[in-house]
Amino acid sequence: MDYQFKEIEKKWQGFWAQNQTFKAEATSDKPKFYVLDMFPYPSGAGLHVGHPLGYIASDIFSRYKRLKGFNVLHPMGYDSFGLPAEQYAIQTGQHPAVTTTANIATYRRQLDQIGFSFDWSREVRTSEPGYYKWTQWIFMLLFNSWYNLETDRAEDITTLIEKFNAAGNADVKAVCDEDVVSFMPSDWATMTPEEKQIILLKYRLTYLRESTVNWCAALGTVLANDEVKEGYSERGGHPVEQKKMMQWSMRISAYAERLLQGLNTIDWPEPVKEMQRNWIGKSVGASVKFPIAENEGFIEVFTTRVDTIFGVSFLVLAPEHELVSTLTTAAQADAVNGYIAQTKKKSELDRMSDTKTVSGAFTGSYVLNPITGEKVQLWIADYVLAGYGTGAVMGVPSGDQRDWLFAKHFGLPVVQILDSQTNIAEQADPTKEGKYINSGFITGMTYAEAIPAINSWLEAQNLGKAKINYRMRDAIFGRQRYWGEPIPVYFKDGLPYLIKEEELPLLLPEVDKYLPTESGEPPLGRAESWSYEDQYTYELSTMPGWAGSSWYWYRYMDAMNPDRFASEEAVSYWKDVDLYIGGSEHATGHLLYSRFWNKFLKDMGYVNEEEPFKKLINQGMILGRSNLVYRVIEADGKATNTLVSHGLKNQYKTTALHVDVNIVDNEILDIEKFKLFRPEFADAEFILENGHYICGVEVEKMSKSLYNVVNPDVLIENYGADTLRMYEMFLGPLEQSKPWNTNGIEGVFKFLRKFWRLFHNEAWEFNVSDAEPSKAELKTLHKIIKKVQDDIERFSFNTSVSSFMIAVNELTDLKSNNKQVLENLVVVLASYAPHICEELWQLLGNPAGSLSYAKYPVFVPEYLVEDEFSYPISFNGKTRLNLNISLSLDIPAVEQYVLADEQVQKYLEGKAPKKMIVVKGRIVNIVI
RNA sequence: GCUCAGAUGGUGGAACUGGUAGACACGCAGGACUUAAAAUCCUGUGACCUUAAAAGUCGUGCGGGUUCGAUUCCCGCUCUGAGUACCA
Repeated sequence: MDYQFKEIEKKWQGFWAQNQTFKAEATSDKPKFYVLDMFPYPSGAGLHVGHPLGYIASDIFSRYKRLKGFNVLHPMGYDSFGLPAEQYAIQTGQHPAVTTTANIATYRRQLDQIGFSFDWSREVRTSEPGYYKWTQWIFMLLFNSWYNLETDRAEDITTLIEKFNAAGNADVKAVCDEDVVSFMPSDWATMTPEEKQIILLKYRLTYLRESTVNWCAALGTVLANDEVKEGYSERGGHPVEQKKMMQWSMRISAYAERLLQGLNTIDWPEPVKEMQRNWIGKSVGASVKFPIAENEGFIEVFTTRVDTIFGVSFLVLAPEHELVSTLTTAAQADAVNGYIAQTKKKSELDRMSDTKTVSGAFTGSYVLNPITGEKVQLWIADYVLAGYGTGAVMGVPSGDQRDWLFAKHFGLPVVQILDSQTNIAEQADPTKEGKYINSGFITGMTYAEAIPAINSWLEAQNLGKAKINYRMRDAIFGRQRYWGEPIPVYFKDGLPYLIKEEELPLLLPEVDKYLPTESGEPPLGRAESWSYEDQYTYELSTMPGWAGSSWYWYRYMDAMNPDRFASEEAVSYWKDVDLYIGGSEHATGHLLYSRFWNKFLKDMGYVNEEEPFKKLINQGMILGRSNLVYRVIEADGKATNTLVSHGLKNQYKTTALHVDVNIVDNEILDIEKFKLFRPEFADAEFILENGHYICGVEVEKMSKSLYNVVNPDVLIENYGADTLRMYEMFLGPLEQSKPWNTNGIEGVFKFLRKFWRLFHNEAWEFNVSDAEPSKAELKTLHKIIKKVQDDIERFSFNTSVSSFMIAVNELTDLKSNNKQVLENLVVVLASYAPHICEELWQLLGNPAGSLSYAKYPVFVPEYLVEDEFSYPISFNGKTRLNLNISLSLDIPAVEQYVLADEQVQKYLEGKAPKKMIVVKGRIVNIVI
């Protein structure tokens, strides 16, 4: 029979489902291997051709690892809480759970027909109570924990209470809020439970904090920075304002150093690691207190160049700094208030684009240089950010270009501090070279000497100390939305308390509408008779999108467990994810939060690995490839009913229109289908070239509105899943972004037919030979065995596809139908094109389905050994001819053989070669 | 501005450790089969020059360098894409 992909694929997909072929074993003598895909948000649009790219790669890898004898865990699930379902619910009144379930069904159908080897018995959905029970449980664990800097790990809150009982909080080294006041054990003993709770909240790893958020009144929710565009919400275009709100936060900053150090232990793409390093933003420096001249107070400054403190000629506060109002003198009040007002008016965008203009205002107050006692002016300026460091900066114009510009603009002094600084009249020189001048007790020292000298001096005077600063802020953990995990907290007298563990999961209540209440409370405020013990109000915000995805890889290990997020046995068997594939857009969000929760769970003894994802691969984005037609415009700007082919469009004035890529083949427009697609052009005139209408091409993102979405269902219908899988890989390196172009898919389809034909005779009857394989056949086979295993292990899937084509071409040329060779080839190809291989495997006489757990053939190098090599002979690096020379000849013998050749003599033109390079089995180069 | 990634035929791409640049595939051209078309098969296909054939010159974004030999290593530049945004 000819290659009937539809029947074959249906048959084997049914077989795998029925026999649970890909169910991972809970325990096994085999080594474990955990292959994970970033699970999708099930959107209403379904999958387009770009989504499965990473899944195909991970599936090939999983199938390959099974053939290599591993117990493979390869699960899939859905990140099913999210804003789009909620938006849709607001518009239609349909419960998000209903639309989500329907969307998941579509995803499942689409995934199934691609032939993935997922273990569906472990499927997770973050919006199911059985799953989010454990997300809530982790939240409770965080609430009941604090970060002990002495042990450098999170601990149960009871160990903190013990410390308070024994010695108060003075000696406690913990990550906590900045405003904790110190107390004695006797104070602690006399506190009310409420007072104790207030203090403990300042230490808990999840805590309430007043934060400035992007509040969108129309949506009734808080938006992330990237959901806000120029002061309006990206979705809907509603105005967004800055608002202070009490919000749940996660003390991720406690883990900053460990998150940074851990990057050195994992095999991730360097750009992702770099992004995380920037996000964490560690800077080593010192914190310095500048006494205020007018009162007893201090202004604290963070600096990475404490060695330049003798060059300080002014101090700058952020306009939002809390001391600005008290330190502004009456004479300067107008200037300062005017400047603050002006800063507020500037949009985020203005402040960003306008980095060259120098602006600021003098407060009228002075501070004292803590070392020299010199009086320097105190300014405010918007180049200092309230949110970073202490919101105050010491101005050293000779060493910092921004300070230099500021000083020049406002006529403040520029003091040279290093003898190696040059040209400071023109610009700042940030050098660390040379010796200090004009610098008090560090004059004459080098940079390396000065830093510790100043730090110890400051510390002795209690005016500062060495400090490490991180840019990373604690993560806000509440959203004013409906479709997310409820936070398992209730309020009593304004203080938050956890519900009891046995009361989990706290179910998402039903509401009449998915909108905020009239009083501006989140949608959960609409739930009727929803209170804790019928009297206390629950927390009304829900968890953010990243909550459910920050631990889901553990749930897959033991997805059905009702008593624990995953059993201890499962966690210690599967350990961590060996290979994680997903998009780089999650570089600083999901991947950072997941590492944080993983480290926390390890501290608390629930998991065993410090890092969750050993190896990470980012698949590139598949871009859309749009097709355009060109409508002729008359001189007066009126659109005509004439369309001109791409090659002739420069002879006319035209506008481009997007046309559905599915009615274009190799840029040739199907005019009849086009007339149906755009009925207004039913009578249009087409100006053709060579009898065809040729469309223009543009690469942009894949989107319905650009008519460039290619649906995998259509390709599977026409060519089958095996062709789709191989073609997606054939497109290019996995990690590279590339436009989708269906044009080449025929080549892959032809390859599979050609492969099928190797097993069949002219009449399409199955026909293989039991003969001993020839040397040539074995060579082809072992070449591909080696090539594919090398390629898969370095994630170079595209090159394997070419090699398969070469192998099948070679066997076709050899007219080979050797059973032994073909059976091995089936196993090698099985990870890429599993359906056709299962079918052929069975036709070869093997038990149905046993291919998935067959043995990957062993590569035997001897079959590739050649006794001759066709040496390229080059002269001065230019190849002129090839000579077949025995590989048994040693280098001098090769030289002799080459020089004796008639053609070589011709190129030498009688001259003696100056030099001869012979690389055995590679090349001969003659220098003349 | 800074950081990172990339640039190879008409197109997607290959060349893994410095060793025959353009594998494989698409497209295109020509041919076979066919009443015809589709499908299939065969041949050719980087550019230039020349040709009956052969040979030759150039060629991996641009300019230099190292080397017997560079798509590959080094220096400088251009362009494209991604991330980031006054970080003290």
